[in-house]
Amino acid sequence: MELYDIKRINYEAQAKVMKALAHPSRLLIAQALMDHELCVCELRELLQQDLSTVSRHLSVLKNAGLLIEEKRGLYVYYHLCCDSLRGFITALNQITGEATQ
Amino acid sequence: MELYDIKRINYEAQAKVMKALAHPSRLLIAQALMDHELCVCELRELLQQDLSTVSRHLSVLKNAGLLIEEKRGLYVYYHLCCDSLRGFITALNQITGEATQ
DNA sequence: TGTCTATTCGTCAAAATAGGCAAATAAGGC
DNA sequence: GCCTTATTTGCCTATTTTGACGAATAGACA
Repeated sequence: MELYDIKRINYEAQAKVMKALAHPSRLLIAQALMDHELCVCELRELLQQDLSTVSRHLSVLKNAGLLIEEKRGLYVYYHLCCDSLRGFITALNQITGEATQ
Repeated sequence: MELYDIKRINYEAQAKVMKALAHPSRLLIAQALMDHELCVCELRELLQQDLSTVSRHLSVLKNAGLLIEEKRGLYVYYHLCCDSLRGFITALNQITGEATQ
């Protein structure tokens, strides 16, 4: 496998992560989960959207490997996968402060 | 304007930036430009795609405020808008190292 | 002026995404 | 077992995105 292919695959993986976060609702979810875990119906309150829509957003984030889900009783709680995601969101906040005003 | 609305607008702006970068070709472009500026035809070599396609990708990044273009002679040179974009891409590299293996 | 070359734009078809409704699934309590 | 609540999934439609081709624009230079 050539270096070019390795890099290409790398960009596909990165794009997958970026795509997962490239939506206002999913950014809201990610930033809400920086503080503490939340269940689907709590996130529904925040997003003010149909439960099925919220659930779909969550599965997008989960499939990208960004969220962990944990079922306890009736509820499914979601939390961020890792600390580097926090660093990433912080970096995003910096960028949007500088680049888009 | 409520806090909710302010945050909402913020997430729209952030999503715009994320969306602009949420494509393998555009990530490749961004990371190539971390080292030095490049013109459209040089980027075409890298991406191995139609010139019009490359141009469109560049305009997406430019419209998101991430690239600066500078015309010199026949060529249009592109470079990253700011240093915080470098930090952002570095953070992305960390995430994809941890989250998607 | 005309003729290169580099780049962008108009248009189109194929593919992916978003969001809602209703039905299905899962777990708890009676 | 049944009933209630939380969540996911199937299906549908509307919108957006991608990428290519060809036409149009812009600058350099004879």
